Amino acid sequence: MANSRSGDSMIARVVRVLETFEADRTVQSTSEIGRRAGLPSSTVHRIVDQLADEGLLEFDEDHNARLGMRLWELALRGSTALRLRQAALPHMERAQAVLRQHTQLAVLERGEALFLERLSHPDAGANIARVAGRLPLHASSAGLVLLAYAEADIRNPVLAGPLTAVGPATITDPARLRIELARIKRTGFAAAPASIEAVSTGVAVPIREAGRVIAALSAVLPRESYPDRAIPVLREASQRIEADLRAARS
Amino acid sequence: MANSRSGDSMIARVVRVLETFEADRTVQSTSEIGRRAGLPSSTVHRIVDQLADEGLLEFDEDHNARLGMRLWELALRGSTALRLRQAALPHMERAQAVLRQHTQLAVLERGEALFLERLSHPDAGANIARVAGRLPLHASSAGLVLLAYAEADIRNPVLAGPLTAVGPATITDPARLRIELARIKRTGFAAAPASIEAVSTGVAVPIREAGRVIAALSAVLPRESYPDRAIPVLREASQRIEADLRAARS
DNA sequence: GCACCAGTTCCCATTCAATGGGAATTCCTC
DNA sequence: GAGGAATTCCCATTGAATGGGAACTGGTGC
Repeated sequence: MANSRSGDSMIARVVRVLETFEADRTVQSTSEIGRRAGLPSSTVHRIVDQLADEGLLEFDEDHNARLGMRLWELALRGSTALRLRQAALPHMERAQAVLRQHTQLAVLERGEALFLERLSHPDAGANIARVAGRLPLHASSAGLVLLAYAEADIRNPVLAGPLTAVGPATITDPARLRIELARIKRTGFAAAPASIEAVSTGVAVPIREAGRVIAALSAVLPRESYPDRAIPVLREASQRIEADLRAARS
Repeated sequence: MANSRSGDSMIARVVRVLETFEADRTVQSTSEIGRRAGLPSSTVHRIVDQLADEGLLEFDEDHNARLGMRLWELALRGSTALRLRQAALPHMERAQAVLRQHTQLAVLERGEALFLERLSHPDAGANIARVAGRLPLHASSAGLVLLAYAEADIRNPVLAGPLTAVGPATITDPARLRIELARIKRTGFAAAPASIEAVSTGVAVPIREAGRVIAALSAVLPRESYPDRAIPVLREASQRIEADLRAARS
């Protein structure tokens, strides 16, 4: 049988293979990949070998597979993610030097907040956000900013719920969330105490390019600290990021 | 004709499509991709549409293609590159705070130095190294370190040359390069004045994991500065990175 | 407004890259 | 040595993929 019984395209299968790798699963045997990707053993061995030939996967000395540096290189070098985080990094570092907690950069991706960068002070508290990780839009300050400025066709499905609680103060009532999103648009920032962790407050501001919100810059602070102090720091950083993005496009 | 006349696999074609995106070419029409990838127009339109369906590419409002955030996410989240640069970043920042120039992290990839991270002080001089960019091994301090500790099957083809000059003091004589590599292994660092730019000196040290050199940490300094001052800073950073990598694996 | 050009979309006859079951081999653990 | 899991290999089968070509769309220049 020359082609898949399921009608899959090859590209869809490749994506399913790559999706089996996660932050907590960076190494696995080819057979494990096949089980997770739902592919027959001989098929997955062939696909994984081809991906390794092209450098998209690599084998370690135990013949387990990991994501290849070539994949990293191809995915990064011409990407919007790299452009955004390189424009942002110096300003995030400056903000971080003042705030000395967590400073993060996130974009809206498939109905969630995808974190492009996270800087963390060694003494800062716990933070579940991860680089290349996701969080629900309604349950993080960055996500709330992204949601507030999103097109209706993205915002409405989120508001239609369900809105799952992640922390003790996650907003789970759609009506309250609408009010909060309107407030974010009016004030230009999100402050989300205990949205994820009881002992933390997230604060976020938008980053705009060509009139649209393309990312959110956020800080995660101890609950008892004053977010009012972080907001101007984040705003200034955001404005400088926007200026650098404009300069880079000229 | 069901499959390619050239005998290409689908995966090889996808890689050729992704390879058309570079740091200086982040947006292009599908027809341009096809020309660069050497694919017929109807074929490349189909492949690009499938890649976009999976989020590996995205279209902007002018219907030009760019690398997709989903590709970035899949390539990053379980990758060695992310693990390395996250272990390295705090220590690079500390080194950078002292040196206030460029601080870089590179790995050996396909016979070249691939840069995973670069931190640059606003006042620092020019530097052609780029994140997700490559430099020849013999023509950068990080590359020289990676080459010095590489397996013979990687080192020998480089020494077999040709060794192209990149800057005024790039080593292009294989015999001299062998001597320099031996010196690097003996002293544990590379110092490469004017290897790339006449006004700069590169200094690099190895980063080891499980007894092998997996990356190089480097700094690019003004030519007239004393590299002797940078070496202990880079060494300390490297040792802390190694400690963090060990801790992360326990 | 028309001509021209480039990019995109669509169609479809053709076909070989891809399939996956199954056997054999290898490696590891007990 | 047995058992189990992973890997490698084989190969008859076949439909996802091919790509030429036509039609359509949009932009530019005259």
